[in-house]
Amino acid sequence: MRIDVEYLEKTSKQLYSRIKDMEEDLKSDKVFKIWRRQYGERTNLGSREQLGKILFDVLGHECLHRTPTGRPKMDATTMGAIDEPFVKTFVEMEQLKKIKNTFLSGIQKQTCDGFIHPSFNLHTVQTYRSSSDSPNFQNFPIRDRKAGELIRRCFIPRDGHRIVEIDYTGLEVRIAACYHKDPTMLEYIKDESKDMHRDMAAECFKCEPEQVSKELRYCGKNMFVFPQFYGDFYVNNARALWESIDAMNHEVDGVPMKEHLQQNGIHELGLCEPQEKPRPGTFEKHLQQVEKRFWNERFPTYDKWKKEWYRKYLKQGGFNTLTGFKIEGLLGRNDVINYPVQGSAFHCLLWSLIQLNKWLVKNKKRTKIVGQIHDSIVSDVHEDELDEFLQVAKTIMTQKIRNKFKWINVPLDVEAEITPINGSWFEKKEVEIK
DNA sequence: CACTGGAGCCAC
DNA sequence: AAACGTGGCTCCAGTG
Repeated sequence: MRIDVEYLEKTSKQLYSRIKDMEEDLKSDKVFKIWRRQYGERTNLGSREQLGKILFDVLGHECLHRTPTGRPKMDATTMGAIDEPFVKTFVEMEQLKKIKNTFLSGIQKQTCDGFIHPSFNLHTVQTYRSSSDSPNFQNFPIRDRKAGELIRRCFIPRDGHRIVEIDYTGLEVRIAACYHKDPTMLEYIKDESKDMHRDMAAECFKCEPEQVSKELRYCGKNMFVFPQFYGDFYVNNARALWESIDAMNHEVDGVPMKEHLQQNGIHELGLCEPQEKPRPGTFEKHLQQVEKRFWNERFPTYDKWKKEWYRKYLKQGGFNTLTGFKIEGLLGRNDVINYPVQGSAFHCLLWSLIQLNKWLVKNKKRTKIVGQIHDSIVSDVHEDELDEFLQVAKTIMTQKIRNKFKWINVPLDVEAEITPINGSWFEKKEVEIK
């Protein structure tokens, strides 16, 4: 993939001086003086462990969270709760360092004559998914808009081209359905007016589906539905959803969420200790019931499949994926449920990518596929070939694949995003494929 | 100096 | 009974 080398160098320098400035600010802070007195020559502004000692042992802040090995937890969320300007700047500086040292310099090191050539491994991942390295093409920031911009501006198409990204929508959920064939899930997938995440958000927050805002849906999806699919349980769901209420200022028809829940008999989060039985009137108790209904009433066939699939694994010591690969060895319960879905979902993407590439080569197109991110294909597309490329890709990914893999019993769908001609990856915008 | 585990953080 | 799946990369701290 082509790299904007000039932009990369310029941005790297800018970040360097921003980080230097922040370092100077920190060094003139009284907290640093104490740090310095404590550690002398060994003082290291990049050491969270040292900072933890200063905050908790010297300055008397209370350490509320620890890592599994018993050290003070010093991640961004935990530090965010510490009321100390020094810590705030420290966290911001660490974020900038991540962007510069991991992503920008990673790209820089691997750039050769203006292009990166990441490796895409097909033989290293337990689940038969892929991985990528040197640089890792599959984890460039996008959720944090600022970080996403700084980094994705590095990626540009060749002259007269656009970057085109085509994603499968909800691929893993659909492939899971090919395994368990739960009728309610099949309906959710087939009927576009239905929306599982909206419905579950409504249950979690005790409101009507029509009252579910974009933010509530997001939380229902990422703090209940997906964690449940991966094998999480209600205590963690309750904690995450409860935290989101204040963090995101949730409301139902203009009523603050906590007030809304009060009106519906929920007065507190609850202890959230797995040993203890959840008490009535707590959010935790409510989520326990939501979980129970989710598996027993809404998706009982899915639930049965999980139990049966795991039982079979225990008996046979392994299983085959729908794409014909064998998975064996010592696996946990969640692994047994998740591996076949992840692997087969990726194989759908991989098969499509291979067919699309064959078509490009056979027809001597100037367009090239430049990367892949588990359920999406990234290409460098010549302007004259754009429309045809989008249509061929969509046909392969949603139609032809179903002739190849007869076990796919659900419709597949794709979404496409394109950049302006000569525009960077950051500038991608969604387009219709007619 | 090489190596390793822990911790953290980015993506799907 | 158990309790979030898959990766890669960087930095720190400790070891030999």
